[in-house]
Amino acid sequence: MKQPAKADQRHSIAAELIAVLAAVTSGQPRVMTIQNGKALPSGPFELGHRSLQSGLRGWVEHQTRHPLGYIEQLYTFADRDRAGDEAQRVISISYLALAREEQAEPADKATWRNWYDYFPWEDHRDGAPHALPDVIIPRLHAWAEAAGDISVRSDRRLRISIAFGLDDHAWNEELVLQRYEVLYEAALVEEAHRSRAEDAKLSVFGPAMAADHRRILATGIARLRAKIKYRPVVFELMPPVFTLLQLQRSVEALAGRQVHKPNFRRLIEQQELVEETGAVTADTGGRPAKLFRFRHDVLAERAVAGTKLPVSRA
Amino acid sequence: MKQPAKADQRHSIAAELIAVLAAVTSGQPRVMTIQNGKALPSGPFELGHRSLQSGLRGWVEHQTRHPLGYIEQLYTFADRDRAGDEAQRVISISYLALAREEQAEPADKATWRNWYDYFPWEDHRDGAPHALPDVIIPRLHAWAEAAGDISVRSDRRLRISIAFGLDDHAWNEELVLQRYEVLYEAALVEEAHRSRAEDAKLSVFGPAMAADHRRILATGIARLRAKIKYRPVVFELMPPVFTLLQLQRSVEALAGRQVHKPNFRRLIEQQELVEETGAVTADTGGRPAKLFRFRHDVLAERAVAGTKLPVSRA
DNA sequence: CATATAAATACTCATATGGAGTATATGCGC
DNA sequence: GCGCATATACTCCATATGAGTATTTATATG
Repeated sequence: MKQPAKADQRHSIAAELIAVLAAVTSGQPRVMTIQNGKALPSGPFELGHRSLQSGLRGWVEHQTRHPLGYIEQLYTFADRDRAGDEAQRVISISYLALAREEQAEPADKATWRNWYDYFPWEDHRDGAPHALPDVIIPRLHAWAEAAGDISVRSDRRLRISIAFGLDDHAWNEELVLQRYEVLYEAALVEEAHRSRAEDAKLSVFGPAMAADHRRILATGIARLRAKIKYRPVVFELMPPVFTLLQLQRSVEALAGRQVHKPNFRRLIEQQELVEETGAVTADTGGRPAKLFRFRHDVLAERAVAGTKLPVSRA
Repeated sequence: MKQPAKADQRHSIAAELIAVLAAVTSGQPRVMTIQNGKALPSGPFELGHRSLQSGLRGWVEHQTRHPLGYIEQLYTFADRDRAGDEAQRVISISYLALAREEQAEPADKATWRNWYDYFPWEDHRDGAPHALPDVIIPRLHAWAEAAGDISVRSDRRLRISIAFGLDDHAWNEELVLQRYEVLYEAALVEEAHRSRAEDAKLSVFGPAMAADHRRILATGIARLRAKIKYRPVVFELMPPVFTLLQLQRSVEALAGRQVHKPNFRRLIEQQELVEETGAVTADTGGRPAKLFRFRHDVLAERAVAGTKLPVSRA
């Protein structure tokens, strides 16, 4: 290993760090953006950085003035068509970061956005959006049937069925990336610049982002939706104390679907992840709710050994 | 994003591709190594490569003369202490690759190794190895108690308990990396060169590998052990036709623990992942077993929608 | 002050799932 | 013919999970 490569093979590779920084405020999932919502925070990895993570921290905190909490790696890629300059290869290393949204003024154009602005078809908390059966699915089917080859047609049909939960397939909230990719291939999102102007302008497909940032965001959402089910990561997004309903609303915001309240509480309590503070809050209207905090000692253990949050699959 | 960085900040970054190439033969899990078992196949990412994956394919197939099947990314890192040369930063991108072991002669020093050679404490197929209670755990506890600070001590004790399934914790075969990291911190593996010669020479801690290759191998094993439970990836390691017991033995080889035969068969069959070929084999001794093959049509679907293999957790 | 309302909290119930044990069938070698 | 090793089939039970319903406790409002 580590063949000593010639310097001229190596020296013009650059590395870029990109963050999907997520938070939840007042029951809505947010993502930190710059450039007026058109891009995710990012910056080059430089020689001065201690590690990839610290480099990411530096860039994001500089661009957004918002501290990062939990960080995990998403994916690294270096597809040739990403680089405008052919002599220069760019390796992009993307991360998922979680934070408690703060009131502090973000820097220049950095703003929190509801992530369903970019993926309107992903929010099923009040049932499937009408745009799915009315617009999205019909256009996808039109794309599938437009294929000349029969096997391509049936392949497209199957992918649509799985990704969007048609026929005998259930809606799977984790398939965020697969859905985006189908829409991209069908040239229904603006980033696929083969898309027809009429399609891409439709608000049901959401606004485009720079380069492949929306794809990276989809990857981050998918990862987070998968992870909340078996790792106690919601905690990173919650304030120090909270009610069980607030916790449930956060999970629902991330998962994009409702959960059964009694079952949710049962699971939370039997896992002993939280403890009562003794205080209650009346801010919610209705019967005042007990306030809870996370049991950080258990967190250390569950962070590695696993936990369960109910996001129903039927 | 994409701040135009000065060229002098970017140009001396190199990227290295590393593979954990796994296979299963005659009921044993293998990993492809080079340099006489001291290193994983790897090589620099170059301008000529179409993508990271194709660069990896090129290097590994050149070094080992073995084709790669399934590939997935593991992790990307760029810790400063990895680079010997301070002026040059190396980004390492590691992958997990799966293949059917072939009889073809591997190139020069490329050889398949049983991966439990490197992690003797990970093979629990015939119960926990004696070295665990006899040698490893006592030394870990000695390390824990050697800490001056009381909170460090209890922190170490807890980590040992979780990672190695002591006290009321169950053995969790997925914690391969956590176990290696504890052993590393306790300076019981040779890679932690603070280790005392007597410790590192003990065969119970396995042979060292170059740089952090053994850590990367641990990451790959952990990922594979986690993944076989919910994605149909064992298939990538099996020959075209096989008996259910052979399939079970493969899963057990990877997971490092035995599974309940009747339950295993029940799950395999009700998932409709395999179909009978009609043929039987008498090679196994005892009653001849039916031969099966995978249903590739279902694979496409389950690859994304999920599947279940029973690797007990108690 | 009664009443509607919103939320918290507490049960019940049917079914799915997963772990474990046991029994029977079939071919081979001696 | 008999033991042996494996394949194959079935039963049993504890727990997890999804879904439904009822009750309590506060605030807001007329």
